[in-house]
Amino acid sequence: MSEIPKAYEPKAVEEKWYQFWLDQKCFVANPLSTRPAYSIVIPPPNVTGMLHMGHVLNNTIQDILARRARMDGKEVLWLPGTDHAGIATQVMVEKQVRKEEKKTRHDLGREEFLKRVWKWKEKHGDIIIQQLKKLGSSCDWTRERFTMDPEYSRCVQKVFVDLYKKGLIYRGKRMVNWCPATLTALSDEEVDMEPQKGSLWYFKVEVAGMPGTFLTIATTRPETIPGDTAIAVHPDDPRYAGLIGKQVIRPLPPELQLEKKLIPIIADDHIDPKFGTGVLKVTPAHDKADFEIGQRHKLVPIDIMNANATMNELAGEDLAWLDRFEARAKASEMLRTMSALVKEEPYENKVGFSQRAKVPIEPRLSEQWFLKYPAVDQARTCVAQEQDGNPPQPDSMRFHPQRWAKVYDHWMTHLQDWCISRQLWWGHRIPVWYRKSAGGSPAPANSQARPADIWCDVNPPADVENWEQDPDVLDTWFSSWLWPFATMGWPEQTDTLKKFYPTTDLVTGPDIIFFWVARMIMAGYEFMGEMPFHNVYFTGIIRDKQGRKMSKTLGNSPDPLELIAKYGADALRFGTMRSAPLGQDVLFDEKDVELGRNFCNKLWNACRFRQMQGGEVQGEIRPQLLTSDDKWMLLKLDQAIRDITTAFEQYKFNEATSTLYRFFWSEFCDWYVEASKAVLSKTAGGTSPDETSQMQRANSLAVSDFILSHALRLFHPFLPFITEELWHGMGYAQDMPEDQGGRTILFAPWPKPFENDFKEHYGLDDSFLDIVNAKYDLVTQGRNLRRAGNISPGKKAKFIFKPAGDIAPHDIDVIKLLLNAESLELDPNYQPAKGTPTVRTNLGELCLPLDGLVDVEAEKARLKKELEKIESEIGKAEQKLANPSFAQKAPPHVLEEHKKRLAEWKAKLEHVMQQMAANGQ
RNA sequence: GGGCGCUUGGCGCAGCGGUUAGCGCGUCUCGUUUACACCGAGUAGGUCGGGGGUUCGAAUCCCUCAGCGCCCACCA
Repeated sequence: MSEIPKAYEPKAVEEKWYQFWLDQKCFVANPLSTRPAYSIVIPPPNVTGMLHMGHVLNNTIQDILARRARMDGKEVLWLPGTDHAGIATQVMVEKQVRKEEKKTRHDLGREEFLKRVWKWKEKHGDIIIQQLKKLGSSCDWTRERFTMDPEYSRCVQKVFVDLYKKGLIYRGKRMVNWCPATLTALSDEEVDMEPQKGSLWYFKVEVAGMPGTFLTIATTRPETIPGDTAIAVHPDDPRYAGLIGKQVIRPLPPELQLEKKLIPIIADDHIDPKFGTGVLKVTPAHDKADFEIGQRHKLVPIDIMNANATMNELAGEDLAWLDRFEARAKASEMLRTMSALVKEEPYENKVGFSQRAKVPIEPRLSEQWFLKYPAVDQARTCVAQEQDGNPPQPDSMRFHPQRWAKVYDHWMTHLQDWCISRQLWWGHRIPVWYRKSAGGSPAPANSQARPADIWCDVNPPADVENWEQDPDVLDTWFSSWLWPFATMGWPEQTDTLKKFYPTTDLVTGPDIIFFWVARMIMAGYEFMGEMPFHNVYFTGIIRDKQGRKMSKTLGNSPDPLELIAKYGADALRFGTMRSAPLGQDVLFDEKDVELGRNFCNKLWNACRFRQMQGGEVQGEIRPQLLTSDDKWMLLKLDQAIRDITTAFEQYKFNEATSTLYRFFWSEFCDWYVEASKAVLSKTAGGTSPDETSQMQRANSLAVSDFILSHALRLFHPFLPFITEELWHGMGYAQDMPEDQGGRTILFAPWPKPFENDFKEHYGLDDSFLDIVNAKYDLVTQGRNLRRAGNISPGKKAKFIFKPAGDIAPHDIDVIKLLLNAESLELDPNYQPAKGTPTVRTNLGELCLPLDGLVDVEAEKARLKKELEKIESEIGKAEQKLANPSFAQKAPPHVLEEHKKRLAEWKAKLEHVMQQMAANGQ
């Protein structure tokens, strides 16, 4: 690194190294490698999506895991790809077609429309991939997959056929969640319940044959009255006991003949007598619960709505063709007009909304394909085993944080069959054909069809001209749930599968635990006979400063690419990780990214400082020349390595970043680098240095190089770009063995905690922590004295030091330097003048004589305050030690610490008392 | 109706049985000293949501209350 700029400039560095890594094929996984495997499959982003903060969090974590594993000697596969995202993509393209050509997809026709979608995909599909690269993601891009790739589609079909033949997939006319906007069925998971303000209408119906006898019914949906096929009460409800079996006259539609309006009064346990009047109108075609009641009582549903949620002619001439909400108002009006309306009260209930289209879904009776989930027991128990502190089983899956296991388990025990067909065009076509009827017209594609008239296979029937393929496509998740193995070449037994399946970690958001994670686990067991991953890390959800979800409409979602341009990718990664505790939502604040940038700059400049000291990389450290600060620093590095290793084991990345931050900034830069200047200054500027000083200088630089080369490696998973730049710039790459990446830091060995031999060789015993801590205590307090004496930090000051014991010359030099002292006179017998600020530490007393400037009153006040604090602490400590139970039950080391602390406070007390006496206080 | 999470200095968070409760931002005061003003030195600011309990010892464990937020659930 010849001339280092003063500030780190990320842009060029990021582009340069990312290209370098790609050129060197650093991210390419070799399935034939003998190294232990480490693998992750990416949660495939929507192919037409744009990178948002959620992706940043998610993929940064995956990248950290992958990079750390690589350095740890693993053969790493991080498998990337994208998802075709059925509804989302189709809606997007439909919108575009409507805007640009004023046409609907039906105007274009299926084939032509799909061409447009593919075109859209070609144009926009690469954007998110490029954005992931900007983040630094070390995916094996040679293996990029798309859920609509031909091979992948083949897997999806094979799985469908397989499950069909096992009898787990069936077709049936059922109640489904129907989206009237996108005109397709949805799974339960695609529906969000949201509170809606509306009304509860009470209306009365007359009992047939009993003029003047009325029943009052409460409903939120009067427009569905024409679809009512019964009135239900609870069997034990005494109010209506005598009426069960009789009929009532349904008020709507009014134009029907009387006998067509008669519907029975039935009894069913589902009815809650306490709700409303205890009488329920049963609309089997438009309510899930009513449908089931209908089934139990063999009621024939009356479907009074069209697919787009307008009413049809069965709703009667007044309501037909009205939108459901208009019809609701109209129906209540009609009831009022015919004096059937008893009352209307405001009411709030929860209504299911289509997650994509944001409109209320309509429960609708329709012919759909359903899946009975496979391998449920295995999928459930492999995670459940980990609950409640049970010891980890070798063949079990861990959720991080664990609480999600409970959520998972609850869902797994209440599984409903999965509606997998969608009335869309963009997606995997259902591999089912129906035999055309004799006339060649479309077959009656319903569940009553004879088996011989249904062909389910990966390949179309031989006489395909006599068959018609099912028009529907599969739910997007029906392809994503195969992701971990379908991306690895399944159903062939590929080398990749053998080496990398099951994958090691999955990193994803808890919002898709049911959509994706649970289903992948079941698919893994069903088709691979094994779990798809060993660990699942659930990230938090990124929110804005006020805790709101990121959303386009709120405009509170920052563009990660802008942040990268402004602060650098490393800064974005570091800032995000530092503020994202395991499993907790993250309130995003740009300040965090700024912090990341500042940190990168600090790292940059610390290296720059080392570089300015000149000389080659110093490999050899001579134990006999190590100063107390050197040893302290090495011990701190060891501790940092240990802490980070633990943090990684627990997936606590925010702890890892905080540890690194503190280690590098506070311990290395603020203390060690500053202290090392005491050594370096002796030999700076060509001042006829003696040989010893030169050796000490070299040794100090060797320690710096040692620390920096370790620090860069520890930082690399978090800050890939800047660490690679510095790794090469500092020359540390040269010391490493040549590898596939041309000495890139990617494959530099991950630092390990020091061995005991190492510690002994360099004399690293923990007593140096105490020595240096005491020294720094002295410096800190000394800096405080400046304040007491009103001497600014830049001004040189004369200190006098009364050492408590032996002290190394080096330590004196450091103290002097860090105090910015003009002189530091050692005088064991010094008697400070009245009012001279002094402090006491374990190393001795430090005085700041202020000739002529002594402010006795100020010093008296300072001492008084000090005394109060000390006395309070001593009081607390003594009370504690005086407690016999404490002495008896507390562990010895705790006891020792308390005693030690008390002794220290007492020594301080004595010192303060002396000072006060000297001041005549 | 069930389940889960959160509540610690002005703000955002760590800490989850044992040092004088930490960190970042912000505040205030100084400051161009051998890297860094994207910086340095220092300062103020907290009885850890309320109450009760367990313990020699609780921010940390238990109970309870309150507030906020999520998820699940066929009360029309």
